[in-house]
Amino acid sequence: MTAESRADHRPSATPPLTERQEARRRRILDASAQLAARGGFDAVQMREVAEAAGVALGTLYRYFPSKIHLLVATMQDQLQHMHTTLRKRPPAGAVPAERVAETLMRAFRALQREPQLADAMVRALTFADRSVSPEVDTVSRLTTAIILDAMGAEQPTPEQLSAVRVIEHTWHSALITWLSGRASIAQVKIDIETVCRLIDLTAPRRPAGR
Amino acid sequence: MTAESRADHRPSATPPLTERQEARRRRILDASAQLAARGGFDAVQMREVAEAAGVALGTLYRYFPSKIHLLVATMQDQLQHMHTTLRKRPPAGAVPAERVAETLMRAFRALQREPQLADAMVRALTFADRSVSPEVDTVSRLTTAIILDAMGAEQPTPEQLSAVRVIEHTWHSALITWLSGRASIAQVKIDIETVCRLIDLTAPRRPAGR
DNA sequence: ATCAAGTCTGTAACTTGTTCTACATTAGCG
DNA sequence: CGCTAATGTAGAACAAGTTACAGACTTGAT
Repeated sequence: MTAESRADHRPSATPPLTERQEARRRRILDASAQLAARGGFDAVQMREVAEAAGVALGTLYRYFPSKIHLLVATMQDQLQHMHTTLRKRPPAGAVPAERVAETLMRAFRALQREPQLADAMVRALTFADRSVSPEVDTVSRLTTAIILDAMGAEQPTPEQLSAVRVIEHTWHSALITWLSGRASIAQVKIDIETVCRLIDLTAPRRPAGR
Repeated sequence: MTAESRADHRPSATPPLTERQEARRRRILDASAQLAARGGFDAVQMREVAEAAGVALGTLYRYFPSKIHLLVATMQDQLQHMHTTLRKRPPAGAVPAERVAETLMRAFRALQREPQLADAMVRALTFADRSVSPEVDTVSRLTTAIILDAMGAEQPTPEQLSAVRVIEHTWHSALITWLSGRASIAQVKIDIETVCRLIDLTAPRRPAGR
């Protein structure tokens, strides 16, 4: 299988870390996720993360130059998980639009299990300013890869890529409205299904319903 | 009928303000917009807003219980402007989808003139947590009203309302990617046009088929 | 094994959002 | 008019993100 064509997600120009450094990084990310899962964005306090990870505050800041960087990296980490999980059990729908909607709903259910963690990650993602662009972009590319996987589009047209971008927009924004209690789970579902109709609209050839 | 009528954008249970209070509120909102226009989200510092508005810090917090509340209120204010401006020169497109896209692009161009102000308002909007839900909801209703106006849909179907919600999602999220420098103006335009195609899909009378 | 350069640690300081307190002013009402 | 509660003012105090720094520890090359 060509299962690793788009699978290289790590930032490219990172000098290799020693084993202990890799371990520190992991402890930090785990501590971050754990604190986030408990109390959301506000509960991820840099001093607490440092202490929980057994690392000095200055070190934490050397690894992640801001709280936002840390949480975006945490999201990267979680997305990685999700992506491999999804690859193991691909969506079953007959039509691309269905498969994408199913995939996103599966991801959504995963987030519902840890709503506080979702809160921390999504808020960080949308609050990120230019200094975090590369990292946010990595998250975005991961999300795109997941959606394209679900579509089964090897060679997406520019039109399809636009549709995917719009789907991502909707996905993020719908999550936010859900997290802030302004939309129900049912409404998020409807929004996702609605936007996925765009995929039919942009299929390379005629939609050819079956 | 209660004070909560469809076009009433002000929070309902607000005791009437005296003239001096109305003036203070206005000075605060103006100061906020001015500081935001200069340096974006970070430049809106509560002490500075208070000083610029000629008001004590405690008073500022009595009027707006947090920086996020303040910036969301600022957005409400600006949207109000935009709405009345748009009503004066309605979009000219022949088809609802075109008119909505035109309207959003007009709003987008307005934001481009004050990108820093846009940054402050949009970041506040998406960062807002549950405590700001009512205010964010007001902004959302205003946006919905603007889009429905452009569609010319007096009696929108539930399907159309879903489409409008998805358009709003795309609008907010596309703005964020633009503000953080991850998408070009051209790309935002494409995304808006792409999502507006959903309106055709959900028009009450459909084209042939299915 | 040794040395230089780079990393970590612990801790204090600084910034800005937010809260608190003590006092002054204002608004509404008898 | 004169009182009382609400509102406003000035400024200190507190919280959490971020930065700074001196000293200890790895690490990698010689």
